[in-house]
Amino acid sequence: MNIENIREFNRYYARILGLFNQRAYGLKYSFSEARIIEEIGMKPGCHSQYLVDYLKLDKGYLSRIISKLEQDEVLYRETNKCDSRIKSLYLTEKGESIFNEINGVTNKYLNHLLKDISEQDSKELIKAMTSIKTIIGDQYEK
Amino acid sequence: MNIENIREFNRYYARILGLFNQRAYGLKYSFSEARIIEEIGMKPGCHSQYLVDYLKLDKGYLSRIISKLEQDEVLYRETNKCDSRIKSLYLTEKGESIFNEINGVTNKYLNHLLKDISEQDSKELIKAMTSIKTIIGDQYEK
DNA sequence: TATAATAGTTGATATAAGCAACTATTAAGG
DNA sequence: CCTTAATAGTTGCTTATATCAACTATTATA
Repeated sequence: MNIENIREFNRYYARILGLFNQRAYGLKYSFSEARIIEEIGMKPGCHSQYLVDYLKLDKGYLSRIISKLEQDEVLYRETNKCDSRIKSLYLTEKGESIFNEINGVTNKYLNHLLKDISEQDSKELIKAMTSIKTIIGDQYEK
Repeated sequence: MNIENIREFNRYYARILGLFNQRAYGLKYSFSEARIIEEIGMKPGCHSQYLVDYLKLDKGYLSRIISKLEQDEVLYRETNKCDSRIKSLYLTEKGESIFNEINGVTNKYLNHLLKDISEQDSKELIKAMTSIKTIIGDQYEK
């Protein structure tokens, strides 16, 4: 197993994602904010605790971001009926449109990045990505 | 071309790299500092401008980090003989050992991450990574 | 030689993040 | 039940990280 190859890939892909995020989130919201919006957009009704675990954010920090996004009317909270400690998170209409905007910018950049890639290669690319996901899987959770 | 697959991979791999960095750099130095140390370790004699371009850091911010690392005796600077504006960057012995330490921690985590992967799969993994690098290439520079 | 461009530094400031103490609520053990 | 422990989230305080713009020194260009 050649670890060095993997590390090189990590450095390489870290740069791609870095550039990616730089452009994708050249919007009104920071990287963490955008990740939160995306995550709630994809998992409506999720809880803060989930975001803390999944995005590895400090719960205090997250709490503040969520308050800010609530004030901005990007999202709203609904207190759980069975357990009033828990609040479910949802995007507002405005939040949805920001979510779409983020998706739009991201897709646009991806299209730009991949515009010269042949049909053949793009199939190969997705195959490779799927392969990595399958092999590494979810072990990294631990 | 299914952009959504790629975006999913990006989210997936962003998490892996995030966790990765979190652990890898649970050392004395921050993520940016570690990236700088790594980069100088791999490209001894490189210039600040290169790091600014390559790592997309603010030149003022970078300047401060470099000063700090110089004070810590992690690196040293050599003024270019032909153009005294330019300073070449090198790791000191201490810097080298930190570089090795970063590599060590990173490798250790990678080994942990991949410990249950078969010989077959690890070959597949590296093939997939190589494939991605080849297909996407260096276009993202632009 | 005057002017523009480049490399890097510095000061001031904003943003992001982390820690620990706190409230409110729910779960669990005797 | 009732006390104690655990959980979800909030808040105050502090530090780390990053950005911007003005600045010096040096080199390239017209």
